[in-house]
This record gives sequence, C-alpha cells and structure tokens, in this order.
Amino acid sequence: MQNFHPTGFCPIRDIISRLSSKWGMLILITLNANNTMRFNDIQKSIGDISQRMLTVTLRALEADGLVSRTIYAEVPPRVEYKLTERGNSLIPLLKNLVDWAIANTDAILQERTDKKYEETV
Amino acid sequence: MQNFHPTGFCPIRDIISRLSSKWGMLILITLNANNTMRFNDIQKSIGDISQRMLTVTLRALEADGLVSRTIYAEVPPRVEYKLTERGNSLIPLLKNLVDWAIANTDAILQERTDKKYEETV
DNA sequence: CAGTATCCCACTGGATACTG
DNA sequence: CAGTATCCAGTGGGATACTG
Repeated sequence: MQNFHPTGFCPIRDIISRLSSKWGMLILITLNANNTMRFNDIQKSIGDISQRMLTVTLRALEADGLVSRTIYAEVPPRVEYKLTERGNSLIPLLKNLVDWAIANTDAILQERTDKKYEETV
Repeated sequence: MQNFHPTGFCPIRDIISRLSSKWGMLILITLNANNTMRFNDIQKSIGDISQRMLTVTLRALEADGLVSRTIYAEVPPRVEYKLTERGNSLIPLLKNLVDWAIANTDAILQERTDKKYEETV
C-alpha cells in the first residue's frame, strides 16, 4: 500500500497548498493571460479580491519564485507583476485543470443536485 | 484584459476549490495508487487525517462523482472506495502537478529561505 | 468497521482606515 | 498608486465521545 509521507516534508502537501489557496491559481492564470500587470489591474481583473489578500497572495507567489515584482521609482509609484520562468512552467498544467473543470462542470453540477449534498469541503 | 468571472459560476473557482481542500487531492492520489480501499485503509495510508475529515472529504468527492462508495451488507460492515471514471480522468493532471512539485521543491525551498518570507497563504 | 455528533480553536480572509 | 495596519467574522478542521 502506497502512502504519502504524513511526517516530514511532502511536496504535494506543501507546494500544491500554495497554489490551492483561494486566490493563487487565479492570479497565476490572470497574469498569464495579460502578461505584465500592475497591482490595480490584477485587482480589477479578478474583481472581488480584497487589497489585503491580493498583497498577501502575491507575496507568497513571489516568495516561491512564481511571480516577479518590479518597482519603478516614479511618483505615483508603479509596480509591475509578471510570471517568472518557473511560474510560466506551471501554466500548461493549470490550463489542463481549467479545461478539465470546464469539460466536467455540467455533469458535476447535475450530480451534486441529484445527490442533494450540501456540505462543501 | 482577460478576466475570470467574479460574478456567477466559475468552473475554476468552484470545481478546483474542491480539489484544493486540505485532503482532496491526497485522497484521490491515494485511491489511484491502491485501487479499491476501505475506510480505515485510506486513513492509515494518509496517516494524519482525522476520521471526521476523511468522511467529509469522501462525501464531497462522491457528490462530485469522483469517487464511488460501495457498502457490503456484512457484519462488521465493509465499505469500499474507488475512483470513478471521472475521477480517473483527473489523475494524469494531478500527477503532472505532483511531478512539477517534486521537480521544483528544492529550488522553491531555497528561494523561500533566501527571502525569509514567513507568511503562508 | 465505519461511521455520527459535539465542541472548540486557529486561521483564512473581508472591511475599513491610514500612508509614502 | 500601491500598499500597511487593525479588527473581526466565518469556517475549515482537530479532538473526543458515542453507535449500528
């Protein structure tokens, strides 16, 4: 029986958990779709992310080397975000997930209502 | 500028959020690695999942048609879980993510300590 | 064995106000 | 413009006890 390291470091649990934060994947996909973006651009594009969560999530993605942050010494300040090479290498995998989600959405929604499960995990 | 439906239903946000629950992906991968498993097998394999969360997560995966649940009328009861066809169709994508995580773990950990970011998203 | 049922805490994440 | 700084609510998820 194969198992997945409850103790010690586990790449699945650690790395993937970053992507699966509420906003992580969404920000990566948005950056990929629009190339370089400023802080407010990202916020407008996503629409319902708070200023705080955009900051926090961008910092985490930056810490993992998925997103780069460039500050221009201007007034008013301009800060540009874009995917790093590592961030870009993740995009095809995320797109596969998105495609899978789109392809399976109808069937899944149907099944949920059939079974009348309310609980969300 | 492309954006991702803040209002209404968004497959990325909804479907993917199920997988990105703390245990969702891990259970799917575990089931794939071991084929049919009983409740206690899964719990032992993952090691540090509580009984409650295993139940809750399995019910959610079942509601989305990713996992099937078969009850055998025996004493003591026997319940077997396995991936559905839809669940199986997701496995290659998850494996890609796992492979990516494994391949990038060292570099990412290095970068995190370099930048001394503590905050986890 | 395979769950429910409670209780409860920590943390995620939103709202608001303030600043270089 | 691009953030911090607080404060606070909701809920994800753990521990424990009980059951068909």
